[in-house]
Amino acid sequence: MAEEKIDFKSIEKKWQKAWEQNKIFEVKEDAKKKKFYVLEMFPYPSAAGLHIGHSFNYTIGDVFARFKLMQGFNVLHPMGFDSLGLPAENAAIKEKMHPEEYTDNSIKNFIKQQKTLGLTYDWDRVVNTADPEYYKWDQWIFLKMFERGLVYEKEAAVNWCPKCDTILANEQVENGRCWRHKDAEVEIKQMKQWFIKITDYADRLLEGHKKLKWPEKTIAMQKNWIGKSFGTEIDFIIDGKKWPIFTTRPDTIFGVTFMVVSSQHKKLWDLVTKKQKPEVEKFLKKLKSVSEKELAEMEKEGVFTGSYAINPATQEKVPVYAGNFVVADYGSGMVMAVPSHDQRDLEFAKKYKIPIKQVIAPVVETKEGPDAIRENLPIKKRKTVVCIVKHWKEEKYICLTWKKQGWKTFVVGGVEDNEDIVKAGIREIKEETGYQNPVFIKEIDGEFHNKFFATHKNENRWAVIKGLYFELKDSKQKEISEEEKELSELVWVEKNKVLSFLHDDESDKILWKRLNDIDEAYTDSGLLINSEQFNGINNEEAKQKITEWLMKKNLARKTINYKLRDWSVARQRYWGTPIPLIHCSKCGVVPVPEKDLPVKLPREVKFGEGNPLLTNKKWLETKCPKCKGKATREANTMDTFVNSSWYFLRYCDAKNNKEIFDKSKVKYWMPVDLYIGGAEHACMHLIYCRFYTMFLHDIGLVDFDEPAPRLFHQGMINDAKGEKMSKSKGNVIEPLETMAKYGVDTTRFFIMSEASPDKGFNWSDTGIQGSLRIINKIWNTASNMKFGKDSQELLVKLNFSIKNITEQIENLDYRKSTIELRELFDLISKQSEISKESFGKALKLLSPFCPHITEELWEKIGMNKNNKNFISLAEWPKYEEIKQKQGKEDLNDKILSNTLPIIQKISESQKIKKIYLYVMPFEIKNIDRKKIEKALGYSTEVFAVNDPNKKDPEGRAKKAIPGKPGVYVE
RNA sequence: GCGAGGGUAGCGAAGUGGUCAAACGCGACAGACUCAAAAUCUGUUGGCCUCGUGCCUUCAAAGGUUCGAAUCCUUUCCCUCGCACCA
Repeated sequence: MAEEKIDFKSIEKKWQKAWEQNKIFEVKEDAKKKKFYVLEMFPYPSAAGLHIGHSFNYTIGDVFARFKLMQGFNVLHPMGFDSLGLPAENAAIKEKMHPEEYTDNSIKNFIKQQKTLGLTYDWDRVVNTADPEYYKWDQWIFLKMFERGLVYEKEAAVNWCPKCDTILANEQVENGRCWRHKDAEVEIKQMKQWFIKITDYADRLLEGHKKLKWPEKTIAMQKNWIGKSFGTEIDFIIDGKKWPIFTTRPDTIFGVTFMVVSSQHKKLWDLVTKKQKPEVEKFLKKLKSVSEKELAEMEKEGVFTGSYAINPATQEKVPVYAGNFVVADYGSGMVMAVPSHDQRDLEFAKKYKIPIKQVIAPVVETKEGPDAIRENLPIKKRKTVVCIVKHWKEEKYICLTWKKQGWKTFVVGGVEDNEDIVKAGIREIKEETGYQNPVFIKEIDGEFHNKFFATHKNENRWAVIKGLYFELKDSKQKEISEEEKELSELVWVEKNKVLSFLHDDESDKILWKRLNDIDEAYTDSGLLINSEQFNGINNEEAKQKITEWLMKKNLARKTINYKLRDWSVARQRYWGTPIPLIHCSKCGVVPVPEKDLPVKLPREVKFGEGNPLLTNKKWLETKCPKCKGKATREANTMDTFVNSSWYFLRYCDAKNNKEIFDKSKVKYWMPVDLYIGGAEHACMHLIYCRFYTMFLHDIGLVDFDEPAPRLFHQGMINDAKGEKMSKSKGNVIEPLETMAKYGVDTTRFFIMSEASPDKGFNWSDTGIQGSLRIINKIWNTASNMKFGKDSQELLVKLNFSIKNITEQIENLDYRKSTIELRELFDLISKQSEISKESFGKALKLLSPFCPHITEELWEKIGMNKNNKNFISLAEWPKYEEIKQKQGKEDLNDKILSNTLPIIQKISESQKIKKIYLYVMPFEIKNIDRKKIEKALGYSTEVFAVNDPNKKDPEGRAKKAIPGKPGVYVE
């Protein structure tokens, strides 16, 4: 066989040029054709050029776009550049260039590199956010929001990144650090700032999730970020003034023993008494010196303000503390603290020796087994003691194993009416253990309930448990009664094994933890105690009832709170969209009139002296659009996420210089049918762009409110050792180098075959050589193939491959497609001849993955002459529904050839000839009784092994087990 | 702590009740070609042997359901990713 080396480079160039010249990827709206919009998140262009993540991202989209193109869709597959933003500005400063030049150069370089990848982009629609023709519309949308009251300015604690030299949105702070500078700790600054009221859309952002075919994780992250919680706002009176307090646990109101106000609360000083002022000041000073990061890791701390709040439920006075763990702008910035049922409150209470009051008693209800509560029987309440008994010398405790029930508990028993619980405890210890000298040490805090069916007494029991702690004085022990012996067995358990011994007895476990000072607030459900008229009610029910009770007294309201904050959009930097507002000393804040848009960035500014825009006086000074008097421009620019919040709409009509876009064009192309990008944007871009779309829907510009119903996250590509690629580690794989060495198609095939695209993978040099192997094989097969007839085997395989690959690409299961392609071409390589048609189909299946070499081979086998019939535009093969035997031996043949085990054979001299076939249930449908009867001359009966629907004559099926079908001949 | 996803042969990774000792790739081994190597091709790659439509042991661990479990249930262990003082 002749072998030919593939000249990837010239093949790539040849076809990329042909595609471009014939404009086969440039699209227009066409009402007759179904559209498909494939979009990859656009890059921010850096001088470094493409990295492997880009090529992974783009290839995933490109395979899909090519697939849809071949399926006859009108495919929109655009590309653009998110070129405004801090990184570009910083990089430009570093290179001593103007950001504009830096960006232009980067974009040129990017496009050049992207073009070598053979992607199906419509280069006629490129969007560049740094182009005033683009950001003009950022400003336009901003003004629309401003008109509708969605933009406002307020003094607030904002996140300041010292490395970015600007403030950040909440979304851009990760763990107290800047999302771009993992080494920069974000500072909290009080500043007057511009916000967009994204919180108005919180509910719709949540609601919209139902329409999205997005990774569940991403939706979960967004839900978590928006953080909707239902609760009650309860008015506490402090100093005669009403303070509304948000809580999700109104059921615990009787357990409130103190209040904590955020140390950053605006009205903090209203609460601080003269006497406490120095203390509070000291505390705040201490907090000031720590960054947000440290704050997050700090212990809960606080200081008494001197004020007391009146609990509206009990009229009790409780102290108000200022604390570092309360968020100022969530709820009302103050919390009611219930130390017995909230972990943070408990820690705080312990630290400052504040009383702890239990208001919810855990209830353990047996729901399964013989001890489960019987619904139809009444329930009998009974006081019960649980006694923890310590060894007279060692660190060991008495536990019991209940013989019938399998329970593992401490000593437990009922308390008679009017009986003292300590006496009852001592009695039970003596009865159940025989030890004669238990010494009562103390009662354990808390009340617990157990509900179960007492089989020995035949009644439902409701045990109200008190815990007592005893120590044995000595080892004196009497024989216990036979009756007790049968019930339970005594076990001495070492201190550190008690918890695991008790495995599923919640109340005993809690008692044990309390005894050993393991601080754990009880946050689960239970019954109310110490709560006056609400005692005995289940706490979930009590949430409702207590809220209603307080509402009647006009002391509470049902409310909803969100974690989502308004979007802080202003940046004190140059390279962003200027905020189109003007400050006039007479008229206040005045929007720039629409006709004056865009407000262009001035070219002449000085960098490195705070906000560069403030250095261009000529630009700053302007006239007030209202009174024509002297005024100044707003010098803040917009967050770069503004630019990317609607770019996908601009692609639909990228060159429109009259309006933001032609509505009808957007109507045709949108929404994005498949959006591909990294998961790191889950709570940033992917929330903002949904919000923007909803807003544009509300002002009547678009008729949908979700921009991208289907989203896909590509995974990370790491180096061969599984480590993140980074320049400093020197383990970066340059996609362009790899493509130059192995060919674009080989690289595409490799990165699509290495793992499921959403999982990412570790780079492997031997892996890409493997891909080269199969590409070479395909090439050589094509070069040497004799065209003629197809074998049956090949037709079957090809048909299945069409079915599988079509489904797999649709599901972005590219890895499986590459496997299917390997199998298919492997089989083709073994054929002595094949029809041109079949080979062409196989090439088409390969084409989305390896567009260049398939185009070349397509031409080679004479399917494309003079670039009239590109494979890229050829029709995707169709699966033909045909009956398949799949080459496996028919079960019927097996029976006839007697290869099934014969279970039992009865003399054939008997008159009735009948065979019983025992087969696996799933095989029943494959049995052809007539065929068998005809061939053997027996009548037949078919049984599935252990088929519950058929009576087995003599239980013979059992003999057919294990697992094999059998034939029974009678 | 909470949320999501995982643990399968030397490695990567399919497989969610029966045709599973488990696709596919990488690696390894053997053979062919070659003076030799690379490339390529062919075969083997859980263990055992009487080499078979054979037996045994496997899909994190332990139990369970089932005629039958990598797949379903329970418990435990481990890993990865996200969120993390939201009252």
